[in-house]
Amino acid sequence: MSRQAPTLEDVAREAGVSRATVSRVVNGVRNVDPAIQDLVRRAIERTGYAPNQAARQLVTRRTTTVALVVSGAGDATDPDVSDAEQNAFATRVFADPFFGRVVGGVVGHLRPRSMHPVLMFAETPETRQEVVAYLRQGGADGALVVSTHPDDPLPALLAGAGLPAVLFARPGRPVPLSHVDLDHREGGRLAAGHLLERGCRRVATVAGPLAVAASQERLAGFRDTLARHGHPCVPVSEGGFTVDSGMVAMTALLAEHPDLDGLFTGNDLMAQGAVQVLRDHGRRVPQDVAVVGFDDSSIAVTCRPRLTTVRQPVEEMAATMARLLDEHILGGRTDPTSVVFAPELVIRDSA
Amino acid sequence: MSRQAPTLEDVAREAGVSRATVSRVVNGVRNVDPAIQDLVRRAIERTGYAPNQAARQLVTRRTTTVALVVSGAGDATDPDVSDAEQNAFATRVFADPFFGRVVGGVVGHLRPRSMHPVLMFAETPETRQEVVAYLRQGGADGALVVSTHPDDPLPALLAGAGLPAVLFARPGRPVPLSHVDLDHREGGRLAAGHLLERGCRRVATVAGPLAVAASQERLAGFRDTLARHGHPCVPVSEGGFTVDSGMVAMTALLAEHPDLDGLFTGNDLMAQGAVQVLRDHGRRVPQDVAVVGFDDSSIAVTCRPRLTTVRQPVEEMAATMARLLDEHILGGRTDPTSVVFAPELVIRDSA
DNA sequence: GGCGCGTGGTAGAGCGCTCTCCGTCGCCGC
DNA sequence: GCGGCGACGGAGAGCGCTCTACCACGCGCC
Repeated sequence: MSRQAPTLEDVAREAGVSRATVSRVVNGVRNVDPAIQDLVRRAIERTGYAPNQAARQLVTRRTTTVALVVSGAGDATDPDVSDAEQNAFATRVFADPFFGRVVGGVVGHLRPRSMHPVLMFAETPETRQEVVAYLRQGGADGALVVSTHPDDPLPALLAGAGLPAVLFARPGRPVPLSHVDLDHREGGRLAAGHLLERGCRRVATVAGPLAVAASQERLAGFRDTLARHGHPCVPVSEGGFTVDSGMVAMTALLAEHPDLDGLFTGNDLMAQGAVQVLRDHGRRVPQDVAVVGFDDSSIAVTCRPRLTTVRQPVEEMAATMARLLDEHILGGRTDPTSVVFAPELVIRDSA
Repeated sequence: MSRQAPTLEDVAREAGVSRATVSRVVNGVRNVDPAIQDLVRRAIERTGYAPNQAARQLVTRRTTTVALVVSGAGDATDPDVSDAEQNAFATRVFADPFFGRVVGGVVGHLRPRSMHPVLMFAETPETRQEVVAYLRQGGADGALVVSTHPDDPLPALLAGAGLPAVLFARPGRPVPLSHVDLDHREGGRLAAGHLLERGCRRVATVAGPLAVAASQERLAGFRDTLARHGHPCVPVSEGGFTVDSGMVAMTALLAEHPDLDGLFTGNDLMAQGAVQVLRDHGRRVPQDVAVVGFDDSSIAVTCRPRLTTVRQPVEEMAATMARLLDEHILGGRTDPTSVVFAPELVIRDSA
């Protein structure tokens, strides 16, 4: 910007009215004579005026942004690791298409309201403090938090500071914040039901990290239905939601139960890993082993065979999360709510 | 926030000094008596003071954010499509691990400077205007732009408005903005060299969208080296940087050249698709057909066989992009610069 | 014809911070 | 012992906006 940006004052002078009148026109409110209205509008056009956000924020005490924070539970204070680590954390997080969907859903809600997400990553005590500080300083009106770990201390920090925040998934320890979630247990049931219906009799599962509530729920639902149909014991191997971990877990599972004919995995990434291992061991999917994933992420349709999976409506959930935050910020809603979504079985080629 | 947030004034009163002194301490500058310094610091502690960003921005004319915008070239003004479309755009964009790496690199530079990226998507004229407006209003100090299309009009818009911006990749039409880029041609050469060295004699390529300069360069480099070694003609099939498009392109290629023994793809995603098609047609990789991808994205190591690929140091490039923007904002650098990175061949199992 | 009232506009007080002066004080040199 | 200088702290003027008064009309009414 070469010359000084035009201010409300300049426009007012140009239009021959007062600052307040211009402000009214800009904010599209109340009784302003139509003739004056477009007199002003023309002046705005001519001067190329753009309202200064900082000034507006200062008086309205509202920004046009919310923080979208992905947080882990790290407590390493090692300053050496931190930078490269943090950097890698962001990269790693977005390696799962899941987060892209969250962003998509959030933006879907925010954009029509002319709001924008500020991306933040918090996996060390310092970065967590940064998030809190940022909000307290009025950098954003509230936070949308996606935790990658059940022991994430951030939600409690936020709640303690009285900052508006909404979580994706129920927090590990109860915290007075709204959140959206999926009925994971039902998802597990759906997977089990489908495998059983297909005629699988020796099923196993590569579960997500069991410390994560969602993983446990999925597993519980899976076991639940299986038990109900005469399969009290289910081999379980724990993975870490990544392709690699899925491979490791599958390898272990296969070593102990070479005859399995049905598999449920905690997410699609691990399903992909499992399928690879299965193939490497000469098993055909779905003929020899049927595989059901979880999430219905983009890779479910791009990998081969295309994954039968339990769909999680992530975009919709994320949009709802943004909506809840909005309601909190606008003051309409004061006490924590939770919205739980229903999973859906998507049948493709792997089972 | 229940009660009114404490202001500089409150802290000053608490500490028994003037507002200015507190400000100095907060901003950690100049000659303030150490005794007074921690008198103030204690008062800050006691009151729980957090500086108001809006007020600070108003006077310094600097925010603590930059816009990170992913932009397409859409010109559809159809209001119906727009919302869901835009939403999907975001999701789609992040389905490629590439963008996650960009985010990681950007955050890596920004965070140590206590700055944050505001995520924006622009693929319609309106959303592009929103980006420009946002910056003109002082919502962010500058923009980091990643275009998905060579005809993206955003860079020109930004440059025209005199807004600080740095691009990832050279723009389709010349625009007076700094950018970072890769020596794509050299990347293509690297791939060709490796395939040749392996003994491949009938090589083909699944190129990225040829409208994209990077794709053309990669192809040119690839052809270049091949021609130099007695292979003047190379079968080319054009893809769209997605797994699916890679499959389609590979299928076409295979139909016309069933005897090919070497393949270079425009990115790793397409390589993955190609490998699947190759396998479906009974070709072993790398024994029957050697495949070289591009990017070295996270999927290169998670798929099977692990991909031999041309590495693009995306994180580093993104960090540099952020650094250049910083320099422009701070005023140190006024004329457009470009920083070009060198690709690197990463040999794994697919070739 | 004066009163009240609704309409459409202006004036001006901040919002919380930074930063440029400017005043004060202690200390050194001649 | 006095002038001057450096180190430090305070006063106060904005930054550009919103929003609450408040005022000037013209109208219908009794």
